[in-house]
Amino acid sequence: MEMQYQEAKDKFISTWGSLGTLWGINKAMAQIQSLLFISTKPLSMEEIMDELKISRGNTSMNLRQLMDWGIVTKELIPGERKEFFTTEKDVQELARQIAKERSRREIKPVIKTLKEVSSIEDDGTEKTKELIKQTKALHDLAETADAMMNKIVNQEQNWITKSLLKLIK
Amino acid sequence: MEMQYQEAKDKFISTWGSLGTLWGINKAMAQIQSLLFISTKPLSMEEIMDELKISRGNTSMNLRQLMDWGIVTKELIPGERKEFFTTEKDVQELARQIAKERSRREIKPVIKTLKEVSSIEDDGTEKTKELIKQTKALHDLAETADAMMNKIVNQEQNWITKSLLKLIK
DNA sequence: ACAATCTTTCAATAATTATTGAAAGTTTAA
DNA sequence: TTAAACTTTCAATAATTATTGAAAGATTGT
Repeated sequence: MEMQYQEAKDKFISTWGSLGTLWGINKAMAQIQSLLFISTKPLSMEEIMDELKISRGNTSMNLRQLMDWGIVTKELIPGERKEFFTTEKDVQELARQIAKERSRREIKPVIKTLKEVSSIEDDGTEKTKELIKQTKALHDLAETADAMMNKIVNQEQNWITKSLLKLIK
Repeated sequence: MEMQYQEAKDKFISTWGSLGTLWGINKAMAQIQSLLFISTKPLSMEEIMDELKISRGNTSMNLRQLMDWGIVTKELIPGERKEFFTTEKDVQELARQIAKERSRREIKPVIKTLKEVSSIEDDGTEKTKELIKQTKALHDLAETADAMMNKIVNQEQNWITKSLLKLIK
């Protein structure tokens, strides 16, 4: 038996929500984004609280974070006092934005630390040599992976497909 | 003033450890792996507990998980009763293994759910059409990204550099 | 300026996740 | 077979992280 709308919607929100960890955000944040992502119109805080059964404070804080991440925007609807919210609807632009933020928030700082650690003075001992060698290898890997991600992600429309084709060819 | 060995080591372990979330494992797990990664020889449970100041139970459980992930292996040292542990020392192989596991554990199941959700019957309403359209777009993105990652990661030696060159060219 | 409507903040609390440590389990050597 | 040396398990506890809700803060219309 095939799923109906409500069941499919709930399943999507809970799955996508629990995937939050994969892109480094919390459950409520991910669920709010999911809800907006499949909504046909901008939603008010009231509607979001109501749909997801979360408190006003929680909704407010998580909407703010989503705006900080640059994937949700406030929409002003003429004649309405409330604020309404929408999320980026284009998946590629969404992925671009998420990748950019993760690089900035997490990967770049780690690369910096790896650089520092791998630059300590070589005192000639085996353990120091090993620390330098291994952190240098990680640094190079992280830097290359980060550069690659940024490169892929800053391409024009359809970058994923294009990139994949290049790799396969 | 430049860092000395011990300070650099501690900094590496704590940075790499806190980055655990990025690749979906917990702090202790990441720290154990870090410690092994820069060690010049296999370490016993005793030594790991001691270095990281964590309990025997914690060490045992996290070592098991690292072995499940395929990035730490048991080493039997002749004449020794204890078990010793080592981690994959090659960063590229390490990245390969981690990417493979994350795909299997997290990405593949999500792709499956997105497929199901995007396959519900179109009842003609706007909201159903939107749900189908958006989850289908996410499904395609996730599937392509996963395929790309696997492709990149299954290349031979120096895959990252090679892949990057292809993309930049 | 006032009051109605709406949003944000944040201390208290709840929920989740990680860690401990002691008991039970296993392996090895004699 | 026994006991020593070691590892695993898991219920209890600690630490961390998320959530609530009510008070304070904004904004808008009259």
